[in-house]
Amino acid sequence: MNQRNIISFETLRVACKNCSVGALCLPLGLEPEDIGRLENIVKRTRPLHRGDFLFRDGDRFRSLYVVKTGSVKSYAPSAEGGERVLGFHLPGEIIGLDAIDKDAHACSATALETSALCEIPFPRLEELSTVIPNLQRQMYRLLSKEIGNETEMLLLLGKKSAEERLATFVLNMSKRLQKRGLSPTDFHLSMSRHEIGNYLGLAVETVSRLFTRYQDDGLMVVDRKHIQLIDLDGLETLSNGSGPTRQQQRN
Amino acid sequence: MNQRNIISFETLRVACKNCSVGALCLPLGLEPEDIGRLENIVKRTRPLHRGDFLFRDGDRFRSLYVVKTGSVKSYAPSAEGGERVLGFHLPGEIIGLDAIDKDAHACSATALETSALCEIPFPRLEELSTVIPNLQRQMYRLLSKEIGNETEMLLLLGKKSAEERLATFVLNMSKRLQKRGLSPTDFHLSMSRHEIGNYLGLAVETVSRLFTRYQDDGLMVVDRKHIQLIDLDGLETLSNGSGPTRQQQRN
DNA sequence: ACTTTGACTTGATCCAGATCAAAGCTTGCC
DNA sequence: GGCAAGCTTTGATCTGGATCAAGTCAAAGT
Repeated sequence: MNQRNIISFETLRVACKNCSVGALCLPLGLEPEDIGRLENIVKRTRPLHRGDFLFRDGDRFRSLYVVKTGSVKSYAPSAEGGERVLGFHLPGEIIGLDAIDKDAHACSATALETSALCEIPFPRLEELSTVIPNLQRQMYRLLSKEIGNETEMLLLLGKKSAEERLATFVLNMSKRLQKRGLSPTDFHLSMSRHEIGNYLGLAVETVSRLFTRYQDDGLMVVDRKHIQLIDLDGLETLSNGSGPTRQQQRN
Repeated sequence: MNQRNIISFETLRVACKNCSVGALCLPLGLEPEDIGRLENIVKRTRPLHRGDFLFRDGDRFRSLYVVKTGSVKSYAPSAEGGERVLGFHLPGEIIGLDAIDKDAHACSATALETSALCEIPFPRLEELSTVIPNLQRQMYRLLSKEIGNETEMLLLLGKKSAEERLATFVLNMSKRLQKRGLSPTDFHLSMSRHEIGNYLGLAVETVSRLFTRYQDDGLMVVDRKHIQLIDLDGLETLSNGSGPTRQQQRN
């Protein structure tokens, strides 16, 4: 009885510790005691539904957000109503790091499907990280990793062909899902072809044609948003531009 | 006499405080006393000459570097000997932030001209930033700003035309030089056309043709690596893609 | 069952910018 | 000075992927 009370108390209070994505998130590398301190400043947001905004371009920066379940897309609205997709965020990934410097969001973020998120008020996180060195270290790592990810994207947009881009994208999804304990070869894409194309700097039609081609070549089976990867090695080869079609850009 | 001694002592010990780029660099927002503590861990490297390496792809990550004078290019060497230019670094800019996460450099950095740099051993900086909250804050800002810069580049590579890219690049240089107290309209590019093209995802020939066109259109005067901007507004318009030639990408 | 709506696919055509080719310029070195 | 090696420019051609233009298909309402 006493035992049960303790358990239910723990279940209520301890969230990060039991969170399925904790190992990918902020708590990584923290002592249990420090995770407790972190939990005290983390808030749960009410679930977002498809299309709901997490924040908008120009909003004052207050908090970082972590996807708990579902997925989020961030994008820069352009003057003429167009948009430019900057990223897709899966469970465990942190959103808003780019806003720290300017104290305002430079992009918008909306849910791609029903999603749950954690909100971490940044001033409190900053404070906490001055007294928990491991948290500071983790923050540096996360910020640095984000830079690394963007550098990867620069590589992709700067010199990869359409074929390489989409293969890279699909593999990247596969790897990120795997880290979250999901199947790396059988998954659902929560974003539209249009959004994928926009993200990769390609036209929708090109994305569509490539999915068809990959399927014809036996690399994957595509059924609308459901993807089954058949030949991971083949995709890897494609994504590195060593395919037979590949011609080296002189640059 | 006593006075002179103090002065020369100060001159030796105090470096950041008198540094011409201090206001753009790590000391920004620190108390004089804390700047002193920062100076204690900063080392000066021997000057690098054109082509010298600051670090190479794969090197263990030990330090961040700040350009003091000159300029540095960072790039990702690709398997087949090609390279992909990731950035050009001017005085006051910090190099190596992307390596914190993996504890290894994922790109190489070489001097574009004779350059002086400051080396900041990261473990010591990390330590120091746990006891100087303002330093921690400045680190978060710098990392975040770097993310913002890369996002800008994603925008550029993902949806801008060649014309817009080069105009954006030239204006970006202009603004960065201005922040350093140099002329925003009359400057020297330390990198080759090839490197500019590679950085912007364009062929050398395209870069060359565009410079010629800009000059013909009276936007700037180009003499080899020496650039004089004539019509900043015109360039700004071009860089935003509102030019008459511009057609909206549907994405 | 029938329309509407929006996302996706497929085919035909077009074009910005890459690639190929060939000079001009600079710079450095013997 | 003169020659070689790189840069840079300029012209001609080619092509990957964008655009334009019809469909096709699935889910949701009527």
